[in-house]
Parts: sequence; C-alpha cells; structure tokens
Amino acid sequence: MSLSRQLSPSRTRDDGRGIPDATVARLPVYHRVLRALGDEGVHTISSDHLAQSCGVSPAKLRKDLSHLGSYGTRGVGYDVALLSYHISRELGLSQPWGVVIVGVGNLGQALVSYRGFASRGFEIVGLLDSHPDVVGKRIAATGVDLIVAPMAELETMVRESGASIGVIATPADAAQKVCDRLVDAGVRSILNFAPAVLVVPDEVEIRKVDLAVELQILAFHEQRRVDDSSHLAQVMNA
Amino acid sequence: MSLSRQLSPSRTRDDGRGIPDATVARLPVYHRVLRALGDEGVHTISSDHLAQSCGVSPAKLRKDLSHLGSYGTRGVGYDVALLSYHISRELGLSQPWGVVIVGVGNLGQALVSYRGFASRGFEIVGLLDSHPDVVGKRIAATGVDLIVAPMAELETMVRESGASIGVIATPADAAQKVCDRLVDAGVRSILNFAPAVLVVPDEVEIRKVDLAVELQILAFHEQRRVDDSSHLAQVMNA
DNA sequence: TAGATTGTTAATCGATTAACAATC
DNA sequence: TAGATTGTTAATCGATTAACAATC
Repeated sequence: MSLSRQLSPSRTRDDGRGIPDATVARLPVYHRVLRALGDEGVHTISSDHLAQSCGVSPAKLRKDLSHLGSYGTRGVGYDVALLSYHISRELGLSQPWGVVIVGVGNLGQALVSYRGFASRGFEIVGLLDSHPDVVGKRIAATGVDLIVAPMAELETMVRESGASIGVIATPADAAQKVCDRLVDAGVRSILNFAPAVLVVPDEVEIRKVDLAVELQILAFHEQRRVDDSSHLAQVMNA
Repeated sequence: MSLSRQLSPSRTRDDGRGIPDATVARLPVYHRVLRALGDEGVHTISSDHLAQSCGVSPAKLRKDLSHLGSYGTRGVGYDVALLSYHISRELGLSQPWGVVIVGVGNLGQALVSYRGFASRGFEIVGLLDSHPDVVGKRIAATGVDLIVAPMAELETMVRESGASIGVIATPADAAQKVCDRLVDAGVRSILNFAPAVLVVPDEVEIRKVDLAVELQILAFHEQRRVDDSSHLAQVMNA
C-alpha cells in the first residue's frame, strides 16, 4: 500500500490515501447526516451547523473534510449534495460490496434485517450457519430472500459471489476457525461480533464490535461517578 | 468529577482515576482473556504471552497495567487470578449494574439472549417497546424471564429498578426521545445502537455502536486495496 | 466593500513505542 | 549469581484544538 504512494510522488494533497484513521471513522457519520439534510431539502450548510448535527467540533469537521479536498466555498459553506458525493466516493460507497454473514442466530438475523446495508450499497450475498435447524431456513433481507447455507459451502459461496466483506456472528469458540476459512477464501475485510481476539494476516482489515466491552466501559465511568460522590460526601461530612 | 481529584491531592499514583480512555477500552479484553486463562488452569503469565493472547503489544499491555498499580512480579509475570481481580474491581464489575433495554426488535432480542451480560455482573432489569405486538411478550434472559413493558412505564421502571445503564435499540427516529426520557429518569450511562447522533448533557456518558459505520470503514480500506493494485498494474504495464 | 466562512497553520494534548534500570 | 520480566522513562507519533489568513 505504500507502494502506490511511492509510485505517485507528484500528488500534492493526500488525495484519497493518507486520510487519518480517526477521520475515516467519522466520515460515515458526516455522510449520513448530509443525506438526511439533502432529504430535508437543505442545499447548503456551514461547518458550524454540520458539526453540531454530527456531534463534533467545527474545527474537527473542517480538518477532516480538508483531507478529502477543497469542496466548500468560503463565506458560504458546503454544498450538501456535492460534499455527500465526495464522501461517498472516498468511502468506496459508489460501488457495491458483497457481504457474507456467518452465524445466523439472533444477532445474525438482526443484521440481515438491518436496512442500513442496502441503502449504502452493501449487498448480503450469503448466510452461513453450522446448526442443522437453521440451515435451509429462508430469511428475508432487503430486496432478496436468502436461504441459510451449511458451513461447508463457505469457500464456494465466497468465490462465486465475489464477496469482499465477511461478518462473523458466531459464538466465540467458533470465530477463529470461521475467520481462517474466510481469509483463506480471499476475504480481506472482516467485521467480528464474537467476543474473541482473532488473529489475521497483516493484509486483512479486521474490526471488532464487542457488547461486553462497551458495557464495561460504561460501568467504569458509572463507578467513577459513584466513587466521586461518596468522596464528596465524606469530605462534606468532615 | 475533577472535584474528588482536587480533594485528594495526596494520592501518588493514578489510583483508579486518571486512567487513560484508551487503556479503559482495553481492560475488558484483558479481563476476558485472564478469565479464560484461569479456567484453563493457568496461574501465572508474562506480559509477552498475555499481550499476544490479547492482540496488543507487550509494551502497551505493561503500560496499561501500570495505571492500575503494580500487580506483577519482576522475573516471574502476573498472577492470573490477582490481576483479573484488580481489573474487574477497576472496571466496577464487583458490583452488579442494572440494564434497561429500550426497543425489543431483532437486535434487542439478540442483546437479551447474549450471555455476556450476566457473566459480568450486568443484570437486565427491564425491556421496553412501543409496538403493541411486542408489549407483553415474554422474553427469556439468562436467569429470569422478562415481560416487555410499554414505553409509558419507562420512568417507573428506571426508578423502581435503580437501573444505571440504558440501551437504545430503537429505530433512529425514536432514539433521541428515548434518550431524553432515560436521562430525565436518572440514567447517566447510555449505549446507543440506533444510527442517530444523540445529544446528551455533559454528565451523561454515551457510547455508540454503529454497524453502518463499521462496514463503511471496511469499504474504505477495501477500495484502497483495489485502487492500489490497479495503480500497481498500470505501472507494471507501462 | 463588509460580513461570513473555509482551509491551513502551529500549538497542545494524549497515546504508542522502544529501551532499560529495577528487581524478582 | 544469572536469567527473566516488570514498571518506568523518554522519544515519537498521531489527533485535537484554536486562531486566523485567504477568499467567497
């Protein structure tokens, strides 16, 4: 990946590469808000207003957007449609990405029924599960109905559908094996919902969503609040 | 919250407060891995091995743990049970926290069936939904069965159960109103699964889990890979 | 021109990393 | 004592922020 940068030394700006991770993580939010604004008939918006709608500071928003190029107009603001387009292009939303979901339990089914997939150009191209009760079941996704395939078909499914993103929604103890098979089949983007630390080769991008981690972070702050108020009470009693 | 720090200037170490956010976010992973190691009968582990199991660098792990205190033994490593205990204490897992889930659709039900709640001292104390088809439904959680209550009971439920964490699993357009009601009822820790930017007072800790954001970050990297290899191909053809 | 707002700069802050002295 | 491993230090890196010159 550094190769292409070395090969294109003439580029001035970041130009699509070199966008900070923290910025990339916020672009989807900006994009969603801009789409909503467009639907409401808003054509132009300032960084101050957009930042407020996105829950970030105006400085951060402008800095983030500056990595994409110069798509605002000084004294006026940003054209909602234009900015929305450039963000979606940067995020790779202008082309469809195939998604395979492994594990069709409660969570897997919740993911299938999520409408945010299709509306952003993600297409669920396959569902896999190991449990005989689930295999063969017909699940309604946005647009198409899908039939849950047995795990044995993982490699075939990935290859034939050209899926590029794999979602792991299995129990923790099955996750690493599923991950290995996805990677061997050519998947290099993985979203892991299983509470397990997965090992992947360097070239694979893996992201983890962990309910227990989120709850425990909240518990930490909750406890801190309790501690603080009891300290305060102690001092006030003294 | 800075008050208690001001009031306790004698403390030397971070002492529970002042732990960096990035560290707090990793503690639950360390804790989970340590519990698994304990179950396997491992009594002692070095930072190198534990770091590898947790998917972080040894330097980062030791730095993180140093914020909790000095619970390792030079030349030996960490006592699994002791370290596990101190992390859980720091995270506030030694006391139970009540959780209210608002929105019992596919996702809400997936959350209820998640076993990671009870095993870490979180107790689901209430389920709420606005849809008449769902209200009154009996849902099996770990330990207890719960009956979905109507939204009108939100305030009563929070007050009577003393719930401290609210989980929002509603559609996006309902999320802000639900959030406001939770905060008004006294909830100051919120986990938001709705794809919406929620506004909360400063004293409320809010965390967001956003499937679309995760997918779009993966799409960004996937596209970058494609771009890079086509650049490479161009150059090699030339 | 005057007012508004962007895009960029430079300072600050927080997180990561590597190296190593302390010490079991 | 010799080998192993922690806890800490200092350097580096990346992200955030505030201020403002550029410019519509």
